[in-house]
Amino acid sequence: MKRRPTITDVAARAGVSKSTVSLVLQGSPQVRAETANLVRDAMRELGYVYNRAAATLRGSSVGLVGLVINDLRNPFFTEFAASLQMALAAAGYATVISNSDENTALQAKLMGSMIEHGVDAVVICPAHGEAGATFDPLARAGIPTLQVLRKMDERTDLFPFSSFDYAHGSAEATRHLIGLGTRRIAFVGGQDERSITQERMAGYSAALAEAGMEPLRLPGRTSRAFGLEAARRIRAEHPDCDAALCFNDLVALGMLAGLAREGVVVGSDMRLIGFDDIEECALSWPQLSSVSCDIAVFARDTAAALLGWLSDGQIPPPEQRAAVHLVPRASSLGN
Amino acid sequence: MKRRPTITDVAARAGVSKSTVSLVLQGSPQVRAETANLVRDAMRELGYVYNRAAATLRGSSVGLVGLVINDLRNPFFTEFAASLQMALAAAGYATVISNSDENTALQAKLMGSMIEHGVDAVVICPAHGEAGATFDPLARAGIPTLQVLRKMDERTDLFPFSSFDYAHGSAEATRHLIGLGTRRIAFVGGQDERSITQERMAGYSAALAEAGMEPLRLPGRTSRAFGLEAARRIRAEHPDCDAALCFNDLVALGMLAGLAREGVVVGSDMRLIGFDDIEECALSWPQLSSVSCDIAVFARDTAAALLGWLSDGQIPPPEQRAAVHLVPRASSLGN
DNA sequence: CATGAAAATTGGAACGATCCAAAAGATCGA
DNA sequence: TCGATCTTTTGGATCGTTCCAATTTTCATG
Repeated sequence: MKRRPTITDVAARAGVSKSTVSLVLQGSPQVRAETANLVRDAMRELGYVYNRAAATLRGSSVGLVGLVINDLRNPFFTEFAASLQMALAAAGYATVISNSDENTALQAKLMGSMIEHGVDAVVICPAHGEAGATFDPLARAGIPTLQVLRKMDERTDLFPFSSFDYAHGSAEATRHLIGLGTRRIAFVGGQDERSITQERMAGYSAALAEAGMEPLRLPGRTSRAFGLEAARRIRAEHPDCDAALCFNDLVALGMLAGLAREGVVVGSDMRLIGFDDIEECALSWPQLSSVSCDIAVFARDTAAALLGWLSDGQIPPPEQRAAVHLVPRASSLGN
Repeated sequence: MKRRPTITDVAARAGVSKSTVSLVLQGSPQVRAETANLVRDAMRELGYVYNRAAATLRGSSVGLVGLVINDLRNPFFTEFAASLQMALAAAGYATVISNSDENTALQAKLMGSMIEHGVDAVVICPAHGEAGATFDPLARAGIPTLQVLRKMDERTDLFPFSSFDYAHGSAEATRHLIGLGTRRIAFVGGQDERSITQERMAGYSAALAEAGMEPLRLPGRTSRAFGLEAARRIRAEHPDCDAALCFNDLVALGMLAGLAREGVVVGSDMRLIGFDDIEECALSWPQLSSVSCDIAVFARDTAAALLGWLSDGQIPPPEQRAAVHLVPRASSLGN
């Protein structure tokens, strides 16, 4: 196996200097088109592969963006990751996707590895818990970092935060349920100490208060399995409950399955609304009402903000909220 | 913002030479423990960050593994990606995850970017179609590459292939349905020209032939949406069909929802089996029978094979098959 | 044809680690 | 105390690019 060709080899072959080759590589307009073609031909003939490590060492960027997600198995995040990766790839950046699995120690380790690799920027939906070990090294290295969907570090001048306007969404959903004549609305799933839960609860509580209704809370994980379990518990412990707003679609879909097991007709006996509006909502039976957060658009906006930061030094505002809206379907409206 | 400290700075601070610092960095046993601690203290005090680009340039490995998946939105692949990433992270490798979205041109571009970044190895579940543009550069660069779950390049001496023993799994599932007294079993979803479909079809066809039964084929996409559609079509066009083996769980879950819409009782009127046994199978209503492919274990085995290749030059066998087994649940057994 | 300005090209010093060969120190038996 | 041997430490060349300053080429104009 022979050595990979370098720009020096290309230069020799094309009969120019390596500086010229470098210029061509960067698409500089100051090299004559004719010469540039000569160089490009030489590259093709030699099977030249650009060596980013060398370029990086000399001082240019790595072309790598780190993405750290707290739960990559959640389709909502998967969609975010996939869309973000596509948008960044279009701008020539590769994406290192990592799953912290809600483990702050692992998250800090992953972040260390990313910084070593010299990522140009980081997008992080942080694990819940101690965040210093993750964010301090980023601050020290001065790496542009965006917190998305969850805020764990308050230095939003360093780490701008962007998310959805969850409080409005949950208020809208709750009012929708109240308008349908429900009497007792539960909020199911999500841990109370987490910021997303708090935001979603806030809108729910506010809407209930407007109507003079009492909240009913079933905290828990944010998985399908918990939804299944919650369906059983809510029937056993709160027989008067006739509607549920779920932390997310996974919980709602779990409840949907659980309520079917219990013989409950979703849409009339019990009205159900999820959060996120993942693709499956329109495909379930009955179809699941959900507060739609257009994650693909959000991902593209995130990519745009990041690219603006990287290319023009345009620091995004400390906090941004994307609009959400309720998509009513059979699970709340009935058939 | 001041310059990041380098090993030279660390060396100065610790009062040793930069060679010694480098040795410490690599955990060499030939540096005295006392000296090593001195160096480590200096690193801590200066907030030293290892510069992989420089190391890579000089000739060592990048510590990066590329993962290219044809459909990252499929939970089966997500689980694979997440598990693989965890296993590789434990061995000190970062993972660049990319989604080719079943687009060979994009896939080739992503691969080019990965090679530029100097990935030490690649794991790829290739998009269907022209594969040369993806694999040739890998062969040229001599990068250890594993094809998983799908084979698009026949040079298995260069690109070993590992997957599940799908044919056995679908035969077992089909025999199970036959044993339950079904008369007409459809195979739903998957494109006939793809290798995975062919393998899964092979076991199904063989088992049907044993029983002297006729196949019934509904090819199509491998999504929940197609399953939903397929349920409608199968009822309308093949009223005698009383069982379906689906290409994967997503199709089966889509059918489950679609059949529920049609008022069909799954488990008695129609028996249903999926493929992959994703988590949701045990959480759906009715619970979905499925051919279990333990993807987390498969991911760990893949990581182990790759690490063996990277560290000991141990090239994996050209083709490997992991065992699968049917997990019968209510959707085929009834209640 | 000479001239100056603009355009295109080039040489060579960085960048920050690794790793070899060689130097310096430590340890030990005689 | 003196080599011999083994353990630690060290200079310095090297990897493949970028980028600055300097040089050469091109070209329009007087």
